[in-house]
Amino acid sequence: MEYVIITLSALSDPIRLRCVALMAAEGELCVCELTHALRASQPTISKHLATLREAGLVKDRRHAQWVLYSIATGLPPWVERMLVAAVDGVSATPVHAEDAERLKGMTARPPRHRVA
Amino acid sequence: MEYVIITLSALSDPIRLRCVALMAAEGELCVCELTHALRASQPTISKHLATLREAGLVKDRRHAQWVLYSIATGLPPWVERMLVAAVDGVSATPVHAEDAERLKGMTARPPRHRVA
DNA sequence: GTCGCATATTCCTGAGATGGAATATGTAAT
DNA sequence: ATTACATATTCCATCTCAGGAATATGCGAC
Repeated sequence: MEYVIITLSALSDPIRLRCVALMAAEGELCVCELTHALRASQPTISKHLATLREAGLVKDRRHAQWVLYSIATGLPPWVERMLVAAVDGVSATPVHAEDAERLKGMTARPPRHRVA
Repeated sequence: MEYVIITLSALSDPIRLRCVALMAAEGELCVCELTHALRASQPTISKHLATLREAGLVKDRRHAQWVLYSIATGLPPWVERMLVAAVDGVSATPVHAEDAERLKGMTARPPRHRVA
């Protein structure tokens, strides 16, 4: 039961949900990209990503000075379905479109090795 | 966006989620049944049901002195999928089994007209 | 080593949510 | 009208969570 609540709570925040939606759309993203796309402060993004990581919804890997976050794999089926449903809900909103737009327009995005 | 957060937040509480899971399993339930099944106070259940109603996740109808709550119909597809996924997550937990057990063992459950 | 950039963490404060107790409202029966 | 039961609401104390500022840590370039 607690695990279900933790999962739901992790998704019940605008910043976290917008991050998840962007990752679902774009794959791996680093903190500075999310900071830029959402127009939020770096500590705010970092803390919210930590919450998502502790909930098991995202994973991270270091690449040079960056930390790339992406949606976790191997989630329980019901978590997977819940996450996709939430992303579907967000993807239709103007806020998400603006986030994606700002991300696209971002210069100096970190290099990426397509490792996995 | 706000609507998505409201939906998620409404489901991110143990009491509310347990109520939703019971309704999903049993259909219409009145406040006193939920109070009994969850072993929570009447005002607590009532307030949480109000939250679910305001989020549009449940509907209510009066029947004599009781108010019967059930899961709303005609929800947006992604809300429907999210709700089902959350219920799936909860249904597997011991807490839900105990709630259902207490509900089954409850005497003097209100009469029900199968109206809709 | 030092500098610069990216990220994480701590501390603090303020806003919002939750539960309990008491109270109000609504319905049915007599 | 009064009683009894079911439900809703208000008030209040508590507690958690989110953001800002400052600081710490990690990594690469030099």
